[in-house]
Amino acid sequence: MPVPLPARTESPRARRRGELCVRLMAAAEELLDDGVTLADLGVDRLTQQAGVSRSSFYVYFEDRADLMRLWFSSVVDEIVEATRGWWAVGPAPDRGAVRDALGAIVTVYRLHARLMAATFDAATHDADLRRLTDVLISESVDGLRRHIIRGQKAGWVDPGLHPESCATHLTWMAERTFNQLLPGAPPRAVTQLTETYTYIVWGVLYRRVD
Amino acid sequence: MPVPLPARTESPRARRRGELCVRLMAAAEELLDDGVTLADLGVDRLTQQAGVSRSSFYVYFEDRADLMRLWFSSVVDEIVEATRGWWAVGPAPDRGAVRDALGAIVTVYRLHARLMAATFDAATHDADLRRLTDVLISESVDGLRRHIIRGQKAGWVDPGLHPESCATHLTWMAERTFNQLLPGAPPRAVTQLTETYTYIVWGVLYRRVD
DNA sequence: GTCCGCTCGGACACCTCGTCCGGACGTTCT
DNA sequence: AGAACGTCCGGACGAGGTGTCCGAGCGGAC
Repeated sequence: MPVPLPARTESPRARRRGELCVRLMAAAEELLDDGVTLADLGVDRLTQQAGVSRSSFYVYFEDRADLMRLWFSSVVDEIVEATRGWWAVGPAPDRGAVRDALGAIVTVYRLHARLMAATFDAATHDADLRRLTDVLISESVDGLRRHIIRGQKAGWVDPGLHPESCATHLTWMAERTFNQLLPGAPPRAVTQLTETYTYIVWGVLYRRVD
Repeated sequence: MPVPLPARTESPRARRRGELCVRLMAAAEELLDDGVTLADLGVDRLTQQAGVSRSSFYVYFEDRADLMRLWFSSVVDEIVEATRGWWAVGPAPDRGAVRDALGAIVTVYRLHARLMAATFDAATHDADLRRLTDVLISESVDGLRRHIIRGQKAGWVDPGLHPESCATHLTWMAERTFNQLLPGAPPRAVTQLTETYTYIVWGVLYRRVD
């Protein structure tokens, strides 16, 4: 008697979809590194680069945006997880701790910088993809907002700043600078970005007024 | 004997091109206000909204990006001009003066918010348009960078911050928050944006360390 | 050996883009 | 008045990419 629910860990269909997602996005990254524009990155060229037929692509994905949605979903948790270190910056915030926390976010983001930038670009034209990027942004804003409010109640963040608005500004700044500056950036530039990011966040949120 | 250079103020051809640009971009703004996506804003629908035939469109413009380039070029000077007030914030910077200067930038930007956001989106796919947006960004970064250096030499800006990197971060923050938050924002939200923008810039650049 | 699932290439209709052309209209010059 | 000119329009066209569909081939499982 065979297993009633044969290997319910994952549908072979879904597994194959996942495998192809990895392969195709890796191919996309190669092409983007070679200077191919996202607009010129059609399904044809993409599948060709990955060594998969175009018809097979449409077996597993609705369209190019569907592929990017799947990839993005798997990465967004990674990013969100990396931001948790920031919220842990507790009472009596230390500048070194803040830099380490922000540096960890930058490091994680950098791993996917080129594809993240491409995803945010593609989100302009695909409503579903746009919803996913919005989730990442709003979760970041929300986490930072609560962090700010906690700090204000505890007295180590200026009570005069507007938590929601300030969190929004800092989040958009991070998103934009990451996507604009990180793809293909040399280590030196990454360090500089982290430093300035820290400088601004520190100056806006934690610096003692005295 | 007729005029050798008949009314050399402006070619009638170029004038007509300018008129159509205004009409078409106004039509584009209407459609975007009605919730039409930039991706769905084809030449067909655009010209139909403006009451111009599609064939006439191609007489005066290479493609949709060409239209947007012409419009953007005419508006970028306006924006750059508005930022000059910021650089004028002189020795012994006053918080009220900073808010007024940044508020002026927000006010000007707001006039074109929806179309500016659309232009930055379209710049993703059109290299020439991208170059134009990059000019706006890099001019802003450059102006701010020089402003920072001037302040550092005069002693009213922290010499410890990196002028280029910091200017880049603040500029991208402004671009992103403007394009994301200003389109269709009620006056209350605009005020809040200006306040937070001022709060951050003040805290990062001018606040006395004491 | 036969069935089943997967992959592939190719063909197809569809859409948008950018080009091109002939006809219609109004103005200007003779 | 009539001719010449510029402008606009609708329509037709090919090119290129998208998403769908089908039949052929191939390997593993029964």
